[in-house]
Parts: sequence; structure tokens; C-alpha cells
Amino acid sequence: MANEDIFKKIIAHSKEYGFVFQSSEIYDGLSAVYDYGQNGVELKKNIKEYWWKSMVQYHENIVGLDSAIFMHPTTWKASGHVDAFSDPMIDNKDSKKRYRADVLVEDYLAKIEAKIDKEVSKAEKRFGESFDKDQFIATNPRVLANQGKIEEIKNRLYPAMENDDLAGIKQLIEDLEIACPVSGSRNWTDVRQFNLMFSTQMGSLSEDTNQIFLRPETAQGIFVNYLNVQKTGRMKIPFGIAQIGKAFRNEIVARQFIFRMREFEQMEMQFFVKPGEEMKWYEYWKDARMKWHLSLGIPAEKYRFHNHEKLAHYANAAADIEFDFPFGFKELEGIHSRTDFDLGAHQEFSGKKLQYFDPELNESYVPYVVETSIGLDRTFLAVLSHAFTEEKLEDGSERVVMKIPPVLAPVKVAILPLMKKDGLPEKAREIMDSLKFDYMCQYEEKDAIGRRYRRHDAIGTPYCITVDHQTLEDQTVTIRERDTMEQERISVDLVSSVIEKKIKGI
RNA sequence: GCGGGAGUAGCUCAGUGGUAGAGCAUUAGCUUCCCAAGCUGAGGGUCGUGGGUUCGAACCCCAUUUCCCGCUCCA
Repeated sequence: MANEDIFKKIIAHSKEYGFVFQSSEIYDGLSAVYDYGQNGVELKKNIKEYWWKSMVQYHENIVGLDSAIFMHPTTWKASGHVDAFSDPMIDNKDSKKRYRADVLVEDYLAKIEAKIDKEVSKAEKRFGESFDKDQFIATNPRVLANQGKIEEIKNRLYPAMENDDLAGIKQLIEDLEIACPVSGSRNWTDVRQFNLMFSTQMGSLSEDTNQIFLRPETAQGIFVNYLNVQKTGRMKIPFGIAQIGKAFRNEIVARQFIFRMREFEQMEMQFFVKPGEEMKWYEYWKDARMKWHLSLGIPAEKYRFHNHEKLAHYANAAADIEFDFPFGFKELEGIHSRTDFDLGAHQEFSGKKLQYFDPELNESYVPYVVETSIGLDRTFLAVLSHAFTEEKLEDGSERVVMKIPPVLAPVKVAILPLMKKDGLPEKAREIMDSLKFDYMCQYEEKDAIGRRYRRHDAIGTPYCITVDHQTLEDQTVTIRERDTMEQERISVDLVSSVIEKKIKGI
């Protein structure tokens, strides 16, 4: 497929031009871990800055935080990650399909429930208006038998899940004679546990009570600091706390370049609101976040919302902003209404009150939370894959140009003497020195001017300043625009302000 | 984890058992007044890793690892 080819080209281009390298490449690499190179780190830093400014600097009621990756182990019990982040998996040996073992059983339960529903609606038709549904369910022998079956299965499944009784879950699947939906076979492997949280030890290795986890999301660092920030910052609801930081997930299968990595970076903002107002703010942030994406100049048709049908354990509403990656529409950012689940859980597990005294209502409550959580690496990949362009020029030659929004471009300006003699390099250096405090600049004198332009097209430098003989006479330079390749001649004195205007204009 | 494909210079790749190559890139110089120009030199590879077969392996066999695709999973 053409898109796959483009994706391959983007990956190759990323390496060739110093955006992304595979981690530990000289040791054959490490699966699903990547390093950002000299240009990648600039792009990533610029994305962070663009987000941070739009959230923290622009909103008076949002402040920042940088919490530690290590957190007290109880944090993850309260958040639900200890239970929910370890899934029992089972493979069918014939179809080679993998399933979550508990989901297989849940699906089986759903089938029985469907049977009951069918029984009820059949009876409903037969008896018409005089039909008493509750009465029927309470007395019909077939319904009762099925309900008993459901009870019995639940009584085996849930304790087994609770106690990590993997053999018990396997036995349950075998006893129920659950077959693979694809192959119809009952030839199952053992049930295995995959814990999605990385763990390590803190302090003495001999004690077994000091296992700690690398955070699987940054949100909890915000929740446990909610009162610290609220009190010391004298924050009034509604207010938000924003954070950019690394998180770690031991994904079973990590794929698609930097889209799903085991170590990744999130940009999150938790917005604390009055209970009952969460849907208003949920809609507000859905809208605000989409506008942020569009402000980068990437066309609207590259984005879409995906509203969650099945909600996570903490949410009462959730939507993803999806981006049209070369491998299809995939999640880029999540906007979740998390209710008071997190603060409530931390309150319960810690025994500390995490309430807010609302002076308007003259009462205390646990705030509700609306979260915006965007993958930094995914945004990086979105920008990169949209920017990557192969163009055929009028003279028949081809060029590869990264049409990165100027505000995000790794290098803002290249300063190029047309020739490396006659004092042109010295003049170019002078201009470079006047710009490099404000902008990421690069000076280049090697190779023909056209080649240097193309090199900067390839890393997405939006502007090239060229110093020629006329510069020495009248103090003007040419400024070349990346996307149009057009040049205009401007006074040296105006270079800095022209570039500033262009970059801020996006 | 299963199935398929791939791994040779920084990049793209050629090389079917007999002295490791090309183009681009890098680098030194010459030439060149605006879009990957030309000329002359130079550097760079234990052919992903480990083992086996062979007089001899980049090439054949086994294992392993990484990447890509599909399945699966994704709070």
C-alpha cells in the first residue's frame, strides 16, 4: 500500500536527518524504545513549549507541575492500575488468536443474558399488555436456571481474578466449553498474566515490601498534589494543573515506530470543577483541544473525534481526538471526564481529606476532574507524517521537504554565504551572531547553494538567509521561504523582525 | 505471543560458495554569482549476533536478536 511506503520513508527520513534513532542501536536495539536525535529533540521541545504556553501561560487558572516518576505503591492501588493493568491472557493454539481470558468468560455471560432477554421478549409478545416482566423473571424456570448459571460463573470468575488464580480461570473456560470464535476450537494455552506496569526496587533489595512502579500515566502525580497546589497557589475552582512527563507501559506488543513505545511522554492537564458542571467543561475542553490541533495549520480532515462507548473505570464521558496517521486514524489525545474517582480513591486510601471548600456554596466537596491527555511522541509523529512531502519541481527534479509549522521547526533560520570567499562567510557569521540568541540558527558554507537549500528543506527549516555580493554593497540579504521556494530581498536590519513575524504567524 | 517479509558503508541498495561493490552522503582541494552542477584525491564495512556444514560462507543449515506488515492488545 502507498501509505505503508510513505510510512517507511518517514521512518527512514527520521533516522537519516537526525530526528529519531532506535535506542541502543549498536547493541541491536531495544524493542519499542527510541531516542530523539539533534533535530528530533528540537521539534519535541518546541511541541512541548507550544502546548505549555497554550495551557499554562495562556490560562490564568492553570498552573504547572513536575512530579516524580516514582510514586508511593499505594498510589497505583488507589488509581486502579494494580488491578486493571494486569490482564490474564489466553491463546487459542489453532487460530493463533489471543484473548483476554476474563473477556472470553464475560462474552459467555453476555450470551446467557441474551438468552434471558429473548425469553422475556417472547413472553411479552405472547401475554401482551397484561405481561408482568418482574413477575415473569422471578418465576420462569428457564430464566431462573440461566440466572443461576450466571451467578455461579460470576462466583468463580471474580474471586479467581481477585486472587490471580490463573489456573482457576483456565479451568472455568474449559468447564464452560468456551470455544474460540474464529476457529471454533477449544485448544487453549494456559492463562498468563501480563502486567503493564514496570516495577523496580527502591532501597535495600533484600526486603520484599519495597517494590515500586514506574508510573504508567502522569495523571496520578497531579492528583496526589492537588491539595498542595490548590492551597499554596490559592487556586479557586475551576482550575487546572498541567504536567509534561514520561510514563512507562510494558505493552504486550509495541509497534508502529514511536506511536506505541514502552517509554513515552504525555502532556496532561487535569481540570478540577464543581460536581455537576463536569459535562460543561468536558465539552469546553473537547472544543479547546481540537482548536489547538488546528492552530498548527494541519487540515481539519486529518482529525476526528471518537467518542468512547465503553468507558474506563474512572470516567463518565470520554472522547479521543484521532489523527489520520499513515497507518490510519489513531488516538492522539484523550479528553476524559474522570468524575471524583481519582481524588475519591486517594482520599479513601490515604485517609487524608482531598476536599475543596467552595466559598460560594459555603460547603466542601471532592472536585470532579476533566482531563486532557495528549501523547507527545504521537503529536511528534503526527507533525512529522503530515510534514513529509515529496515534490516534483518544474525543472523535473524532485525534493523532499518537511513542511513543519515554522513555530515547531527544529532550525528556524539557516544563514548561508553564497560563496565561501570574498568576505561573504564573515558577513554571514555576523548575521548569524545577531540572530542566534533568539532563534535556533544554522550556518553552512559547504556545497552549492541549491544543495544547502535542499538539505534545509529536508529538516524543515522554514527560512534561509543568503548572503551574496550585493549584501556587502547595500546591506541586504535574500530570505527564502521553504514551502514556496520564493525569495525576497530585505535589509539586514529587518531580518530578525521579519522572521519573528513569520514564525508567529504560523 | 503467532504468521509473513527484511537486516551488506551514514542512507538507498547490488552482490547464489572463491580477494566485499555502486550511487548518494562525509572529508580535503579546484571550479562555480541562487535551488541536490563538474573535476581530482581521501576516509569509512569482522556483511545484525552466535553456532554448524565446507579446503573456503555475505551466500547453505540451525538458533537468536531487531525492524516492518497482519492478527491480538491498548485506562
